[in-house]
Amino acid sequence: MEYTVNKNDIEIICPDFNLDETLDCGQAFRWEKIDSEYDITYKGFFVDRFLRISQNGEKIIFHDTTSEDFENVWTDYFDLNTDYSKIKLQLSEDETLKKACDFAGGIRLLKQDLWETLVSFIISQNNNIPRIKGIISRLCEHYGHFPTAVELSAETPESLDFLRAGFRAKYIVDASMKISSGEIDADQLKQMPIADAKKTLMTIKGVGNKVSECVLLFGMYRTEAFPVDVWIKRVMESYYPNGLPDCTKGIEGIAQQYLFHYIRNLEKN
DNA sequence: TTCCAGGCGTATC
DNA sequence: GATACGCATGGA
Repeated sequence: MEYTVNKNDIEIICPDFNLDETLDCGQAFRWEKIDSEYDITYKGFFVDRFLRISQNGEKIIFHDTTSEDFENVWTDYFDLNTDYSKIKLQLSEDETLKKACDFAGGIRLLKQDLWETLVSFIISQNNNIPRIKGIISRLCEHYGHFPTAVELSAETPESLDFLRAGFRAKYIVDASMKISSGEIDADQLKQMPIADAKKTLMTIKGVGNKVSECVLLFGMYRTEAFPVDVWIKRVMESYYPNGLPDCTKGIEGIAQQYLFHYIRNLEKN
């Protein structure tokens, strides 16, 4: 990805990137929209690395960032070396997916941290997005950063009462125990065939079919993973009773992102 | 007040 | 293996 340095900022031109659609579409829960002189600005983190990022039209501005951080961290996190025009062209062979891509063509799949994704999507179950954000916000505020598995393994469901996460607190504790003890190794997980990785993830209490697919997709960049939540279930029943079209092969998860955003807005209006 | 939210564990058949 | 139900919390 070509970029230009402008004082302390890094700038790119990227037509397939919209900050609202990417950072506020329910794949990540720790980005916050803030006021600015730009069209759109967010602040947030990848692990413990802070970023303020803005958009003016097709220009994306990474504030107070070095070339080194841009190349080593943010290029990967925002998946900037993947051609989303090409992906959308492929998906647009299907009529419904074409509508979804046209509706929100600025969605990108974020390459997020595995541990944070695991905890975030455990919290997401039977929950709504504003409340998920609230719980994760309280979690990070309490520790001053997103807590590690070791830090959380010292907690109990009761000591996590301040989160108001309800029945999910015991699941968070179980996940932190299994990861911090090494019973489940994040690096090994990434090397496994997808079915084995999924099976391993599902040994964690509170991690079932849907949450494990989310961890595979958002935390391990397994683009063939296909999380089915209540919204995607409606999509499948309405548009794909016989299964996904062939054009989604290998990138089912990216198709899922466009469809998720599309159906939610369709039913809102 | 009742229903629902990026589901899962458990009981029961 | 499939189906039914409870679960914490808070916004609509």
